[in-house]
Amino acid sequence: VSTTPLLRRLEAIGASTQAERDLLANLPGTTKHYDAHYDIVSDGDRPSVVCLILEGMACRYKISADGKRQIVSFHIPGDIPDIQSLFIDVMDHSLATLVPSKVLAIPHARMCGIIDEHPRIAHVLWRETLIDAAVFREWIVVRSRPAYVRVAHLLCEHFARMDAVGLTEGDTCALPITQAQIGDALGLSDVHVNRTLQELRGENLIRLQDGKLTIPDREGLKAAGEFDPRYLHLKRGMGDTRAARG
Amino acid sequence: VSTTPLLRRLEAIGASTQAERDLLANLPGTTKHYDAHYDIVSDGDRPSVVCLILEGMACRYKISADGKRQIVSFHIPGDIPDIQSLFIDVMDHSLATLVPSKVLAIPHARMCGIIDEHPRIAHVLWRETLIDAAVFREWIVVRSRPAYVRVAHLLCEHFARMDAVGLTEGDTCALPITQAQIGDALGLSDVHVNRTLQELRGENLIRLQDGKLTIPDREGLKAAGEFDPRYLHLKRGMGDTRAARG
DNA sequence: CGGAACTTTGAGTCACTTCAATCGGTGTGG
DNA sequence: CCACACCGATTGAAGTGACTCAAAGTTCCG
Repeated sequence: VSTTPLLRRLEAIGASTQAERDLLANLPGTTKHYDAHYDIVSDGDRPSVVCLILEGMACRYKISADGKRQIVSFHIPGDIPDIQSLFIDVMDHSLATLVPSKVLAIPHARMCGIIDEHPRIAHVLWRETLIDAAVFREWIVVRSRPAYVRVAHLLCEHFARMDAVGLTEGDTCALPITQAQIGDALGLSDVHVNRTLQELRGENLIRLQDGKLTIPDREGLKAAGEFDPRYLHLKRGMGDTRAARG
Repeated sequence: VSTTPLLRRLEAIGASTQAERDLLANLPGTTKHYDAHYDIVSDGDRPSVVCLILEGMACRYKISADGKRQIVSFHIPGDIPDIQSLFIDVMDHSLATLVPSKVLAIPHARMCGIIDEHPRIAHVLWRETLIDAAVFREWIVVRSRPAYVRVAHLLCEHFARMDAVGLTEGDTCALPITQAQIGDALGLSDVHVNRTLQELRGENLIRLQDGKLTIPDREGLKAAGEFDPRYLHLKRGMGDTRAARG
């Protein structure tokens, strides 16, 4: 695994030059390994680097007034979850690993230099932050739907994003999170997430075990989750290129 | 009213040059007047301009699978709600006026030219899109709290944003929306919004009539809404400069 | 083999919903 | 100048999706 996922995003806006590809393939910075459940950046911090996720999985979260942890996004390889720290000095949320993860810490100064000198790279990164916002909007909408839809939608979204960076194998991808974490992300109790997953499993729409998500019936799950991937602004919709298992 | 609110945002990141101020004060484009409840941009459109709101109020919304209109953000003068169309071709949501409004439609080409030639203006605009995302995150969190908190929070946020662009008078600002629209934004039924507003009114935390919001007890409302304005990344917190009425 | 973390099951409760009127203000046409 | 229509705010009552509490079953690990 390398910075390949970022390259795919560059190409999402059109042809890239060799210089641009070289740059993204050899980003300056320090590779770091974090344990699971480690706060890479915390609410209130003033980071001096941004983190490109190379391997593993992370989430952004806030603690609400009643003390509950509210997950606002999940992040997979190729994401730069804290790019906002380039332009906004104080963090208004935290970024934590979900599993042991490898990240590339890129100093702000280096990143700013790249942005200044390569307008098209800046364009790609800006676009990524806008898609980030589009995902938040979708979550706002989906979170007003019933639990069954929310859970199905989350699984569709995760698979689609993993697929977009080449991290799926057939109808399976990694999803190393607990039911309680799904609840934290969807505003549901762990008990209710459990019941909902059982329902989806009973309908043969998903399997979720050992940190692996399998979607035997992709169209069925999309219908269950009222999932329309347009908001992700990928080149192709989820699974459009591959047939689901019969 | 002019492009003044945008100028304030430029200054949020530091000293500005005369050229920058002149540019923002004389943005190229066409001034347009829209009726209330008019779709400026619709889901699926491919806009060729971006809209700077000069007067009035707008909202972004999506229609969820059950046919309900879900408002994902409100916009006030100084906002450019559809700046994402510069970098993402197809709209994944709609933008509509709430009241008769005046907007400046700036062609994409002109806007791109400005961004290319004025890195610091680009910086401000990028920063605004990141704050936009921060507001979405906050909504995700707040929408998992009880109705009472949600409503109070929304009112605090609106007042704080209006205050930041100089559109408040004492403890009052414009908020020309119906209770049903508040419900669409908060994921509550209009009936429940009504009861919640009565509760807040009964506690003398707010008054809301004739499209005007008055907050007699700002600290009380902030407490009720569990409102911490850090996520808005303004220069000053809501009402920090003015004492609440005793 | 004891313990920690996660999943699963059952039962009672509640915040918010839906349905159904009613009330008040405002604009319009006769 | 009034009757009607329309829209938004308000009130009442009944229903329910998801929560909390509580406990037991599983899996993994030292």
